[in-house]
Amino acid sequence: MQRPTIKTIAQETGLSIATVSKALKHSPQVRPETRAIVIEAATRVGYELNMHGVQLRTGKTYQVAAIMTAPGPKQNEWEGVEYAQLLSGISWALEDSPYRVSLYAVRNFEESQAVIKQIVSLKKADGIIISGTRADDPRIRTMQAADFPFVTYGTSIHNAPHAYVDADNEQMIRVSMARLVERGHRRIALLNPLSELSYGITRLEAYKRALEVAGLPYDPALVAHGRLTPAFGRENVLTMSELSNAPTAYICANEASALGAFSGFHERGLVHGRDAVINATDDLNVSQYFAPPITTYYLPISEPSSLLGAYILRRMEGEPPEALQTLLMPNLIERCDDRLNPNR
Amino acid sequence: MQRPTIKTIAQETGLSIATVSKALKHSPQVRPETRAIVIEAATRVGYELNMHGVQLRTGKTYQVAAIMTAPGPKQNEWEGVEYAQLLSGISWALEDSPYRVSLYAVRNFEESQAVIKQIVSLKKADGIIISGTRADDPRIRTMQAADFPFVTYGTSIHNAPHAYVDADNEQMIRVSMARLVERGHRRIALLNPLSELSYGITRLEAYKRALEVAGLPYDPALVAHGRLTPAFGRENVLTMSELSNAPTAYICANEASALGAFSGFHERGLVHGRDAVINATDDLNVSQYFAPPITTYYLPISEPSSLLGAYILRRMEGEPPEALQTLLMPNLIERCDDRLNPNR
DNA sequence: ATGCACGATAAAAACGTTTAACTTTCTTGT
DNA sequence: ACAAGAAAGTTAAACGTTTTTATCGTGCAT
Repeated sequence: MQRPTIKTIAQETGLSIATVSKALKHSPQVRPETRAIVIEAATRVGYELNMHGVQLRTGKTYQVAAIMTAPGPKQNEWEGVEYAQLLSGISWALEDSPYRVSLYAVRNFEESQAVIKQIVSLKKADGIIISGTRADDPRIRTMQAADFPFVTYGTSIHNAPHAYVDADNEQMIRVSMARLVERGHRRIALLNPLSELSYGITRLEAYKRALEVAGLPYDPALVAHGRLTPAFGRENVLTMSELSNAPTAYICANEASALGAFSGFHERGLVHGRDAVINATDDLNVSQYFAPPITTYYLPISEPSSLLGAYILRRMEGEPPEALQTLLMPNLIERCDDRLNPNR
Repeated sequence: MQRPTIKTIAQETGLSIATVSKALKHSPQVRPETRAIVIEAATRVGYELNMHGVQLRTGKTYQVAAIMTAPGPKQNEWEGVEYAQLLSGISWALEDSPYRVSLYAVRNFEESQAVIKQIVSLKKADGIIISGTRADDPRIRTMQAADFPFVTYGTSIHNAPHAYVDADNEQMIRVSMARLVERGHRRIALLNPLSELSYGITRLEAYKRALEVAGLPYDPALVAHGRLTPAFGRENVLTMSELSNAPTAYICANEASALGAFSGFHERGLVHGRDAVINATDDLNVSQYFAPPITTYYLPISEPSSLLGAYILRRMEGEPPEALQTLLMPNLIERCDDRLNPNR
C-alpha cells in the first residue's frame, strides 16, 4: 500500500491531477463544490503533500538555515548556551508553517561566511538567521547582494537596512550606568563582548556617553572585550580588582561572564555589595540563583527568538526589511540595592 | 545562466545523462576514462548535485531529525542549555556526509511522541536522535516497529536493544557514593532527574545499592526527583537542610541543579565544606566557576554528541544497533576534599 | 564466417508536484 | 441568434535525479 499522491485523489474523484493540485492550494480556478470533493477524498485516503515533489518543481527548500556559531568541541567553556532556547524559539515560531529549521553549526566567523555563501549560491535554504553581527558584516552584504531573505539577531552599523532583532543595548547601558552613578559609583567596569561585534561597539559608545553625562573620566583599564565565557569574567575581575583604583561595579554582558566575575570575587575575597557589585544582562533568568542574587536586565530569550522566526517568515513572503526591525528593552530586575558602600 | 545539471554535463561531453549520473557516483559500469571526462566537465562547469532531484527519485531526505525537548517559551528556567552543545556536536559529526540536522523542538513528552510518529510515517527524515529516554519508552517502540534508524541519548531499560550513547550513571553513582562515604558522610542526598526517566531509575538503584554496600539505611526524604532546574536544586536544599538529620552531602544530577543548591546554601546560611558539600555531574565545565568550585564528574558534552552523530550515520547505513551502544564514564574532577566536617 | 557473451553506453520511465497553454462549456451583451 | 469572453477543467511539459531496460559494438570460441 503506497502513500497516496495527488494521482490517487485524481483517480478517486475522476478529476485530473492538475485540478486536484489547484483545489488543494485553494486556487480560484476551481469551484467550491469541486474543491469540497477533492478535500473529502484527500482526507479519506489520508493524503499528505510530498515535499520532495514540490521542492523539485518550485525550487523552494522550505528550510530556514540557522547558523549557530559555537566554539569547537575541544573548547570546553560555558559559551553560547542560550542558543538552545534561541533555536527552540525559532522552531516554534515556524511550527504552523511548512518551514523547518535546518541547523548549521560553525566554529568561527570565517566558517559562517563560507557556509552562508554556499547556502545562498546553492539555494540550500529559503531563508537564513544569523547572530553575532559585526559593525560592517560581510555576510549581510553577501545575502543582500543575492537578494536572499535573512534576519539577524543583532544590529549592524554600516550595512544597508535589513531585518533584525536585538536587545536595546544603547538604552540598557544608559539606564544601568545612570542607576549605578546615582547610587554613588564612580569607577564602573564594562565587561563587553568581542570588540568587532556590533553590540560591543554600541555598548561601548553608550558607556562613554554615559560617563560624559555623569562627568566621569573614561578609563580604558575598566573596559574589557572578549568571548563571553565565565573565564573571561573571572580573569577581568582578577586583574581589575588589583588596580590602585579598582572598580566598585561591574557590568557584565551576559550571565556566563557574571558567573565568572563571582568566581573572581571569591578568589580575591571580595564580597558582593561590600567591595563591589555586579550587574548583568540576563537571557536565561539564572542570575537569580547566584549567591547573592544580582540585579539584571532581563530579556527572556523566547521574545527575540520568536520574533526572529516570525520575521524570517515575513521576509520570505517578500515583506521589506525596514518593517522588520525591533529593539527590545530588557526589564530591570533589582535584586540588590547596589549602593556604593561608603566605608569600603 | 542556469545552475548546471547532469544534462549540462551530458551536452558538454556528448554522453547521455545516464552515463553521467553513473560516472559521478562511481558506478563500475562506466570506464575510468569516461569517468575522468565526466569529472573534468563537472568541475569545469561547477556542477553541484541537486538534492531535490535525488530526494524525489530515491525517497531519501538526507535529514537527521534531532528532537529537542525544551520547556515552553513562558517557562523561564535555566533548563536544557546543554542542548546547544549537543546539537553542534551532532551537526559536526555529520559535516562530511550529505546529511543535515533538522531541528524539531517539542514542549513535552507527548509532543515528542507525536512528532516522531509523524516523521516515521511521513518519512520526513532518514534518522532520528532523541534524548530523555524512559524506562520503557514508547517512542523507541514506534521507531523499532517501523524499522526506522535512530539513536538515543540515554539508555532504556525494558526496550529491545537499540543504539544509544549515555553517561555511565551506574558507575558514576557507585564511585561518587563510595568516595563520600569514605570521607565520612552518612547522610547523602540525591537530587535526581524526573523519576520516569531511565537514568533517574539507574541512578536511584545504584544509590540504593551503594547505601547497602556501605551499611547505611535508605531514607526517601533524601531523594528528590524533578526537572533539573536551579529552582529544583534550591528548593530541595531548603527543605532537606531543615530535616532534623540533614544531609551532609548533595549529589546533583547536573550543573543547573548544583547552582540552585548553592543558592539554597546561601539562603540558609550554609557554608560549603563546613555544613555540607555538593558534588555534581557536569557537562559544560561550569562548576569550576562556582564559589567555591565543587567536585564534579565531568563528561564533556562534545564526546557523547559526536558519538550520536557517528552512530546515526552508521545506523542509517544499516549497521545493527547492538554494535552502537556506548556508556561513557565521566572524569572525576576533585576541586574540594569534601571530607565530613567533624565539628559541624 | 557465425553466433554469443560481455562491456559500455543510450534510451526511457519514474519519483510527485506545479503551471502554462489549451479546450470546453456557459454567460452575456448586442 | 451569435460572437466574445469568462469560468472551470484538462493536457502536457517540466523540475533533476536514478535505475531498469535496450542497444550496439567488440572480442572470442566454435
